[in-house]
Amino acid sequence: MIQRVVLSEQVKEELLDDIMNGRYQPGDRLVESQIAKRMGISQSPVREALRDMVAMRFVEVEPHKGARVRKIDEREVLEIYPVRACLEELAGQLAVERAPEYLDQLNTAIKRMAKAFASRDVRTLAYWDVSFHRTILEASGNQILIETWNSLMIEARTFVTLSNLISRSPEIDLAGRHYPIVEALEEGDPIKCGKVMRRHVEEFGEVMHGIFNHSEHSMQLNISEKGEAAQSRAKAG
Amino acid sequence: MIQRVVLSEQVKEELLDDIMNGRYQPGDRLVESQIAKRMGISQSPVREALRDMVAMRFVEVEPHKGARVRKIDEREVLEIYPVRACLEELAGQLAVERAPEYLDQLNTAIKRMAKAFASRDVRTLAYWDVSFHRTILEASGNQILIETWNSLMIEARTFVTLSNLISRSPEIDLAGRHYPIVEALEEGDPIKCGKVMRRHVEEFGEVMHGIFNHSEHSMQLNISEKGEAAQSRAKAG
DNA sequence: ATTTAAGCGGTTATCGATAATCGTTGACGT
DNA sequence: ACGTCAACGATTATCGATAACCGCTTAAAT
Repeated sequence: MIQRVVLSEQVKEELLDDIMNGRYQPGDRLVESQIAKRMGISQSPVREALRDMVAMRFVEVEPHKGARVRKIDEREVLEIYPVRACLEELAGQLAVERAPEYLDQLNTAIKRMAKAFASRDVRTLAYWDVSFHRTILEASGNQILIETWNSLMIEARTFVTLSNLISRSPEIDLAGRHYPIVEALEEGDPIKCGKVMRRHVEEFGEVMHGIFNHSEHSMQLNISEKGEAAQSRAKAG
Repeated sequence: MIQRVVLSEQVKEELLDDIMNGRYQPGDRLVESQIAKRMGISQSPVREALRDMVAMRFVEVEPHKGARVRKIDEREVLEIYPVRACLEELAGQLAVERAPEYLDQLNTAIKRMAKAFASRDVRTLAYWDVSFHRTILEASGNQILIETWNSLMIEARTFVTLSNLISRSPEIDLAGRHYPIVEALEEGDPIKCGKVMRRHVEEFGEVMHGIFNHSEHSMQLNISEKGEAAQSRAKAG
C-alpha cells in the first residue's frame, strides 16, 4: 500500500466522502475496527481520523462508546445564520480595502454557481457558494476571523441547506443574489458593504426559516461525487 | 495506575497546566515519546492529547515533524477583538431575554474579579473575566454562537492579555468595567445591550493596541496554579 | 415477579514494538 | 572552501495484540 500522505488523512478524506454522499447517515455508528478492516489498515489512523472529524463537527464521540455521524438538526441550521451574519458583516467591512484583488475570483464563483444551478448539481453549487463567501473572508485579512468562520464548517452545512432550499424553491436565483455584494465591494464603502453582506446572509436564514415552518424536512438530492467540488476539495485536503 | 477518566484526558489536563504555567514555552517541542515516558504511559494517549490540543489551538503539529506549543503573537491578540466584538454584541442582544436567571452569576463573577485583582492573582482574575463573558454567551441560548465563541479559546488568550494589561496599567478597574453590561441586561433593551457589550470588548482591544504600540512585549507574571481558577477548571474538564 | 449479579459479545483505550521519515553530521569529491 | 550524499540518531506514524469497558442477556436470589 503506497501512501503519498499520512494514512489518517486519507482515511479522513474517504470517510468525509462517505458522509457527504450519504453512505453513512447521521446517527450511524463509525466503528474503528470495522473501518480499519474494510480499508486494510490498523485501528490507529482510523481513530485519529475520527478525532479530527470531531473537531470538524462531522462526528461526535462518547468515551468508551465510540463515534457516530453527527446529525445536523433544524435548530442548528437556523442558529447558524445570526452568527454568520455578524461574522460576514465584519468580513465585508474589512474586505473593502483589498477587494480589487479578489473581484475576478468572486465573479468567477458567481458564474460557476449559475452553471451548477442550471445543471442541478447541488454539490458543485454549494462548493462555489461557499467559495464566494470564503473569498471575502480571506479578503478581510483577519486570520482569526477566517479561522472562526472556518470552524463553522459552512461547507457541510451549506450542502444540506441548499439541498433543502432547491427542492422547495427550484426557481430561486441563488447566483444572482451575490452580485450586490460585489457591487458594494466595488463601491468601496465599508459600512455599506458590511450591511449588504449581513443582509445577504440573513435573507438565507429567513428563507430557511420559512422552509422549516412550512413542511417537514427530508434531505438528499442529486448527490454525486463527480463534479468540480470533489476535485477541488481533494486538492485542498 | 488507577484511572477515573481516559488517560488522554488526563494527559491533556497536565500538558495544559504545563503550558499555562510556562513550563513549556511557546515554540517548545512536545515530543510524544518523552512525554509518555515521563508520565509512565504509552505513546498513544499522549498523541491523542496533543491532537486534541491542536483543535484547541494550544499546539501546532506538522506531519512527521511533531508538535510544538503554539505562540500567540501580537497580531493574533489584536485581531481577536473585532471578532469578539461582533460575536458578543450578538450574544448581548440575545441574552436580554433570559438575563434575569443569570444576573446573580454575573454579579458574582464581577466580585471575584475585584478580589482576584486586589491580590494580584492574574490567573484567577482571567478565570472570572472569562466566566463573566461565557455566562452571557450561555444566556444567549444560541448553541452555535456559544461553540463559535468557545473556539476562540478566550481562556488562554485572556490570561496572556491580562498579564500584559496589568503589568502596564496596574490601576485599571477591570471588574468595574463590567457593571454597565449588567445594567444594560437589567434594562432589557437588546440593541442597547448589544452595543454595550461591543463597546466593552472594543475598549479592551484598544487598550491592548496601545500597549503594543508603546512598548515591546514580555509576558509572564505571578503565575500560580493555587487559585480558584485551577480548581474550577479541573472540575469543568 | 423484581432485583441483583455474573457472563458474554462487541468495541474502545492502551500498550509495546516496528516501519517510515526527518534533520544533521561528516566523509567525499570537486 | 563548498555542495552532494550516505549513514545515523531521534521522532513520528502505524501496526498487531491485549486490557478495560459498555450494554445486554440470562441466571440466581429475594
